[in-house]
Amino acid sequence: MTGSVTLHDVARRAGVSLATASRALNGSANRVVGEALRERVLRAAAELRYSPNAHAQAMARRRTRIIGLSLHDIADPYFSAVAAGVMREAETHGLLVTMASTGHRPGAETDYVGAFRRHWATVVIVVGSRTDDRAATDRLAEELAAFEAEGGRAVAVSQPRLPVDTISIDNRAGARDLGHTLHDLGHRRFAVLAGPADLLTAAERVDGFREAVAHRGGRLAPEHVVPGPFTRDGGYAAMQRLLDEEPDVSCVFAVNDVMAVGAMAALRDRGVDLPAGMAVAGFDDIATLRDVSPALTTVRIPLEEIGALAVRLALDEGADRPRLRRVAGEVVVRASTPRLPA
Amino acid sequence: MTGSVTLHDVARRAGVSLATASRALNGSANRVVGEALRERVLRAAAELRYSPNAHAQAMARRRTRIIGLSLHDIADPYFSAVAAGVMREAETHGLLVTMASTGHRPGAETDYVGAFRRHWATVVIVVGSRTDDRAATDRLAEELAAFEAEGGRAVAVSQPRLPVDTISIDNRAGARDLGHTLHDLGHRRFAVLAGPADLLTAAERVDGFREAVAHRGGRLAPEHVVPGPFTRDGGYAAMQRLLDEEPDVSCVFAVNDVMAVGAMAALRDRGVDLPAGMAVAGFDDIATLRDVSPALTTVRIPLEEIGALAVRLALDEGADRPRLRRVAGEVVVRASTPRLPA
DNA sequence: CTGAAAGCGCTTACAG
DNA sequence: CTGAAAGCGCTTACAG
Repeated sequence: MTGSVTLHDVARRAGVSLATASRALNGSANRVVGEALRERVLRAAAELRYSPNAHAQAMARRRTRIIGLSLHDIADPYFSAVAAGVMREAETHGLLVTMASTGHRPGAETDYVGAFRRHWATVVIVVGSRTDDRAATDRLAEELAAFEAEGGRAVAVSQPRLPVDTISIDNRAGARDLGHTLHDLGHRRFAVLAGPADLLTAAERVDGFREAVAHRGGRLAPEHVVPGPFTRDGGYAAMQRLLDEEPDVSCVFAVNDVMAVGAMAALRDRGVDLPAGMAVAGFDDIATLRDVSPALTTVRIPLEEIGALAVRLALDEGADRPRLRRVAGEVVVRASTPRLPA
Repeated sequence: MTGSVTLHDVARRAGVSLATASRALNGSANRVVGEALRERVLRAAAELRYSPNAHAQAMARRRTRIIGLSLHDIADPYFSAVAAGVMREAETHGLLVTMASTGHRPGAETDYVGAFRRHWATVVIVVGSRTDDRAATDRLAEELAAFEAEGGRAVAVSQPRLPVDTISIDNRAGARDLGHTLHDLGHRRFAVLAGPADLLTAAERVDGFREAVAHRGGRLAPEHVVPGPFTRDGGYAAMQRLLDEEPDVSCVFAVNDVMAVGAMAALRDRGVDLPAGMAVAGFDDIATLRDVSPALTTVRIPLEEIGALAVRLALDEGADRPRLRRVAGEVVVRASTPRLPA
């Protein structure tokens, strides 16, 4: 960068010292600057289009107003909803959000937390399912601990496996409730599009659903639990593979909405009538997908609110950390899972 | 922040000077550090979990590796797609992205560019339609100019009204092409859900569509051009108001996909059969909405690619700036606009 | 190859 | 109320 106007320039133009210029510009806590000088400084700053150097301020103040946010993929509406909540809340506190997408690359979260740490972010928020890779989780935990040891505040939106404040979505209970609801609608023969095998979020949803089916005496054959990517195309492909087996099921649970929509597309492409030919349910209640038809039965997660809560939690000087906040999902029945005629 | 390990600590532990420690850690261009010392420094840094202070580096180097990204709403899939492209390309260049949402607040873009400027961002990208507020545009232009005068590089994704490199989506031509296509499908009586009156992007799409209809001798009555917010709910409400007038039209063009989906919901809620009862077309080709049914006819914009291009443009040391890159949309005909029986 | 020292642009005790 | 000066944690000519 070249040619930027410094506080020095402002002070000189106003005919005051650096200290006075600094105080006039951001009214330092205990100091008051005489009205006349203050005016002169402000005018000089305006005339020069002075903009303070945030790094110099960070150095002198030993802290910043930056939130570091790590997530898996901003184009995924799940993450963009959480990010929107984070950004909304950040703005009300005058904080700037630096965001990094892992693209599901292992180790990326740790790298990014390191980057946020180097930037003296005041808060770091890590959102996304943990995996079954213990070593990776340990490394991330270590980096977060180092960040907090330096005075930063970290919050995870994930399973509670990190040594920081955590917002944990109750995937298991949500999926269980959904399973019970589908049973109540008359369904007994289920299949599950299970998502990636190593993702804890996917595993929890499958487990919860399986529990409900078992508890009510329904049927969920192991070969009808089909793994695959956590994406629209993953849902599409998993549904295709499932259909190839001509399964005797009346209802498919895709472990997130994006996959459920892919599954619906696959069903249609195979000529299955929806919702009569197959009931489909998802998870998350993605806003952008609320108008698919038939409207998708799902488990609503308050994603934006979770993002905002993460910021509030980080900024709240509570004792007894790390704290755990559990967020429950709520089953929303829509047209995609009609009652099964008895 | 407290207790952070500094380069000083590393140097002391390794028994070398600050200069040597610095050189060992990031192999300064022209200097080479002896292998033995280098080893000692790296080991000391690892043992202490040293993480360089990015602000101190920024101060000393007089630049950062930060991209400032301003957009209207990250939860809107249009913007999250662009953001994903920006972040993907940023990562390949080792750049971090700081993002700010304007929430459509007037003046917010200017404020955020100011913030990015204070942070010595190396690149600033402003994405979103300009409005008809000349004064606001002028202030933003001024702030961007100041940013570039200090050595930063700015890129706008918007109408070419800013004195910086610009990626401009050809809304008018896209809407015109869409109008012609719909005419070719047999439609003659149109309505438009026009979006916000002050948004240039909305206005351009309306204008392009109107041109096509006029050119082909179709009908688009002024009272059938209904304004409203650029959102799903905006589309829903606008469609309701349109239906209240019992318009004699066979095809509705919503100026973006999100609105189009809202419009489809409104039509369904009023008992209109889709697509037979009303053809609906949108604009953008939002990925998350590709599975609505009937599948939406739209104008595809390569949003992610535009985000990536913005970064490349900023990093490219081209002459003759500001440069203008026009991006064309491509009409994609799907089931929501069936051919009208003659 | 290695080090002492200046400098990046601010803030903030410490004096006056 | 105002100012001179130290300090934040790095990098990088400049010497050696």
